[in-house]
Amino acid sequence: MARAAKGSATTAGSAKTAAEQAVKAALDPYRRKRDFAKTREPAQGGDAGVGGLRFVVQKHHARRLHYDFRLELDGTLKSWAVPKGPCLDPKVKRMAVQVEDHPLAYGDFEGDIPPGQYGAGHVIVWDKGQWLPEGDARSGLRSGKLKFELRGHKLQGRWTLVRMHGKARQEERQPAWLLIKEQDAQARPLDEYDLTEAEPDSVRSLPAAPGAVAPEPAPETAPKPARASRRAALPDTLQPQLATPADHPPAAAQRADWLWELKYDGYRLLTHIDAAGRVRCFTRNGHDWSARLQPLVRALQQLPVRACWLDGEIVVEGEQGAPDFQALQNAFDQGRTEAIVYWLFDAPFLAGEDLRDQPLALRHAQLQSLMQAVPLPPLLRLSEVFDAPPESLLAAAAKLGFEGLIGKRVDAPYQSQRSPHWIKLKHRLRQEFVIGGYTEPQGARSGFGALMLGVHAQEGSRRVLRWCGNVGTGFDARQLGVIHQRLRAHESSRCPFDPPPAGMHARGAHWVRPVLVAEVAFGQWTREGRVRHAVFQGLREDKPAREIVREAPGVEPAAAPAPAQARAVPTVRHAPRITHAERVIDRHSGATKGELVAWYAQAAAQMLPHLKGRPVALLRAPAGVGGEVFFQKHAKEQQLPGVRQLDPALDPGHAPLLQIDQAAGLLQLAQLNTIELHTWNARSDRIAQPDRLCFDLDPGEGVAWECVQEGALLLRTMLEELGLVPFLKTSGGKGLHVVVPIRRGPDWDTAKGFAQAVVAHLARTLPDRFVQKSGPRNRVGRIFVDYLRNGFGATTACAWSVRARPGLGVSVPVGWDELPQLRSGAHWGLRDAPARLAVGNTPWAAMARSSRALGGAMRVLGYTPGAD
DNA sequence: GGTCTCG
DNA sequence: CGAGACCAACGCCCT
DNA sequence: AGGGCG
Repeated sequence: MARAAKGSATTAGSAKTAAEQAVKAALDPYRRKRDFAKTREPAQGGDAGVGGLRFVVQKHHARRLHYDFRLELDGTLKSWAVPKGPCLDPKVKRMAVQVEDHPLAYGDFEGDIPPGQYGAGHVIVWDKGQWLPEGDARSGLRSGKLKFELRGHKLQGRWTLVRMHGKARQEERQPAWLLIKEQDAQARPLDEYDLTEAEPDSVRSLPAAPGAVAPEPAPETAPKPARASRRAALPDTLQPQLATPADHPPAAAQRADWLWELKYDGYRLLTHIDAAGRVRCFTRNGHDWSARLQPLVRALQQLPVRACWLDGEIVVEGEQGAPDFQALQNAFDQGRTEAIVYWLFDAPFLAGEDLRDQPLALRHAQLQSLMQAVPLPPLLRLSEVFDAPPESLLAAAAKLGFEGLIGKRVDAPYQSQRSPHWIKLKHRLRQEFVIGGYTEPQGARSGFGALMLGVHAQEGSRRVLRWCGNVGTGFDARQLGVIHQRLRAHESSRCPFDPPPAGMHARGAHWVRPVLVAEVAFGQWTREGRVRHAVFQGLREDKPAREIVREAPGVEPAAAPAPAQARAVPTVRHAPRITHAERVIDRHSGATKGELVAWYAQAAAQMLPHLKGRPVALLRAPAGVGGEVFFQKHAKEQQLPGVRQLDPALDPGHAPLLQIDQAAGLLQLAQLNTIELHTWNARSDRIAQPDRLCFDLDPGEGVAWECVQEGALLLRTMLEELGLVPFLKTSGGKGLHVVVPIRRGPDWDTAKGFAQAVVAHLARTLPDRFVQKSGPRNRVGRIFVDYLRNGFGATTACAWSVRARPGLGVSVPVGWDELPQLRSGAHWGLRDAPARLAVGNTPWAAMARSSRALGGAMRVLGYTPGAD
C-alpha cells in the first residue's frame, strides 16, 4: 500500500487536525486496554483504504474463538466481535457485539497476543477487502442500522448490521448487533455451505481488494457441518409411563380418544440407544439388563435409529403364541434369553428428538415408520394399535390368551409416572353355565331376581352339577320376562346342585331342571369356585347343558379369529412434530390441539378422497376458537410434507395454491392451527371448469331447525326436478350443505349464475322462507342460501372438516333419509364424530356416478348464461 | 404457527 | 433478536 | 368511492 494514499482520506488544513484529534479520542478506550510494551498490536496509525473503505475480519483464538468484524470509518476501524463468525445464509443472523474502535493499522495485524494481555491468543486476518455503505454510514451507525456491500475474498454481496434494543449492553458501551447476509447472488443456505468451516485460513498474503469475486469452493468439497439442532439432550435414564387399572372401558362417548393395545404379560423394558448406536436396556426400576439380554441388544442395534428411548415389554411366547409369564421367568432362570421377544409400543425420544409432548398417536406413528423402514429383526415386534370397541378387542385378546388390553389416550403426552391416560383393562372371563334355579324378584323388579349358575364337575365316579354363584345383572326388562317364562316351563321341586347352595331358601329359590344354558361374563373365579362380578350375556341354545364344565382360562384351542374387524390405525409417513398439543383450542368444549390433530389423523382416510385433486383453503386459528383467525389459500414460503404447491398459473398473480394428497399434509396443517379445510368446486387438473355446485343453507336469527331441514328438502326437490342429484352434509355449524356433482364443461360464471338462478327461484317461490341476499338485516327468520360459493376461487368447508366455532362441529356427509334425525348442523362434533367414521362416506357413495350436465337443468330453469 | 421485514 | 404484519375474496353495509 | 364487516 502506497503511503501516498494517506492524504486522500483526510482533508487539508485545520480540519485535518480536528479529524486527527477525533481519531485519537476514539481510540482512547483501545489504548487504555493494552500495554504496548507487551503486545505487538499497533497503538495507532495505519492506512486508509485505496479508492474506498477497508474492512477486515480477524479470526481470534482468544479464550473463546470468535471473529472480529471491522469496518473503516472516519479514520478508525469500527469493530464488532462476532462469536460464530459471518454466515452467508440470510436466514442465519449472527450476534455481533460492538467493541471499541481499533486503529486502521490493526487491520494488518496477525500474530499472537501474549498471555495476560487483553484478548490474549492467536489472531489471523480471515478476510479483508472493501466495504461500500448504502446511504450514510455515520447516521446508520448512530441509528442502529447499517447496510453495506462487502468486496472481500470470502465475504461478498450485501449485508446488514442491525442494533438490538437490549438495554443492559447499551450502557456498558457494548451494544449487541446482528450481522445478517442479505438475499443476493452470494447468499447460500448454511446447510449447503458453511463458510467459516470451509474457509478457516488466513488471507493476509492475498491482495487486499480483489478486483474480481474470488471463486467459491464447490459445495461438494465443503465438509458437511455437524450442526447442532434444537434437539433435546437425551436423558440417561427414563422412568416408564405406567397404566392405571380400570374396571370398565371408557364411556362410549369418549371412545374416540382411546387407542388399544394388547397387554403383554412380561417385563417392561426401556431401551436407550445413544448417538453412537450403543444399546442399553433397562427394567422399569432402572436396572440395566443389557448383559442378560444380549440377543435383544444385537437385534436393537439393527434398528436404523440413534439417540432414542424406546419403550416396550419383553415376553416369551407360550404355545399359543400368547405371552407366557412363567416361560419368561424360566427363560431368565435358565439363561435362555434367545426366546425372549420385545414388543415395542412407544418412542419417548426418537432420533434425538424429545417426543414426549407429542400425542401418543404420533409417537406411535413415528415408531411404526421407523420399524417399517427395515426388515425387522425377528426378536423385535411392533405392538399393533387398534381403535375398535374395547369390548370386542377384549374378547379377541382373551381368546388369544392375552391378559387384557392397555388403553391409551391418543392425544396424551408421555409421562414418567402412573397416569390416567393409560389404563389397563383385564379381560373378563366368560363362559356358559347351566341354570339350576332362580330367586324371587325383589322390590320393583319383575320376573326373577338372579339366575343360579352351575357347571358339571366330576366327583369321584359321580358327575355332579356344582353351584358356582348367581348372576343378577345384565338383563333388560324384556329378557327378564322371556327368561322367566322359560324358567317356569322347567320348574322343578328338586335342587339340581350338589351340594345344594346354602341360604337360598331365604331368598325364595326356585329350582329348575338343568337344561337352560346362560352365557355369563365375570371378573374371576373365587377360590371357592364361585364367579365374581358376573354379568348375564344371553341364553345359549347351541350347546347342550350336559357339556357345560368349568373352562380353563386362555386355553381355548380353537384358532382365534384376528381381533374382530379392528382397523389398525394407518401409518402416517412424515408425521409432523406437534407443538403445544395440550393447548385448549376451544374453551367451550375444552378440546385441545392434540385432539384436533388426533381427529385429523383418524379421519384422514375418509377425508382425503374429498381433498385429493382439489385446491384447498385453510382457516387457521393460532389463538384458538374465538381468537383471531385468518384464511389462507396460497403459500410459497413454507413447503410442508404432504402439502402440494400447485402450478402458480392456476391462480395467476398469487403464490401457489395448495392441495392435500396425504395424511401427513393434513397433520402438518393441523400443527399450523388449521381448524377448517375448505375445498374448491373444481379439480386442479381443470381448474376453469367446476365439477360440482355447493349450496350453503345458513339459517338467519331465529329460524327453527325444522325449517332448515324443510328448506334442505325443498332445495333437494327443486334440484331433482332440474335433473340433478344433490347430496347432503352437515355444515358443522348452523346449517346444512347441499352438494351437487355436475359434469365438467360450464365455466365458473355459468355455474355461479345457475346457482344464483336456483336460489333466486327458491326465494321467489317461498319468499318467507328463503333469501338470496346475504346480510343479517333482511335475513331474520329466513334461510340464506349462499350461492356465492360457486365462483372461481370460492370454497366450502370440506367433508369431515372441523369448524372453528364453539363446540367444534364437524361437517359430516349424511344420507337424505338421515335428515329428519339430525338435531342441528353441528349434529356431530370433534368428540363424537369418530364414531361416525365407521359409516364414513357411504352416504355419498353414489356421488361419483351422479354428475349431470348442467345444460338440461339450465333449460328447465330457463337460465341463460350471461343474461343476469 | 411460520415467515418475512424492519430496526 | 424482537415486534409487527401477513396469511381470501366477495357482496354486504355504512359513511 | 372507500373502508369495515362477515
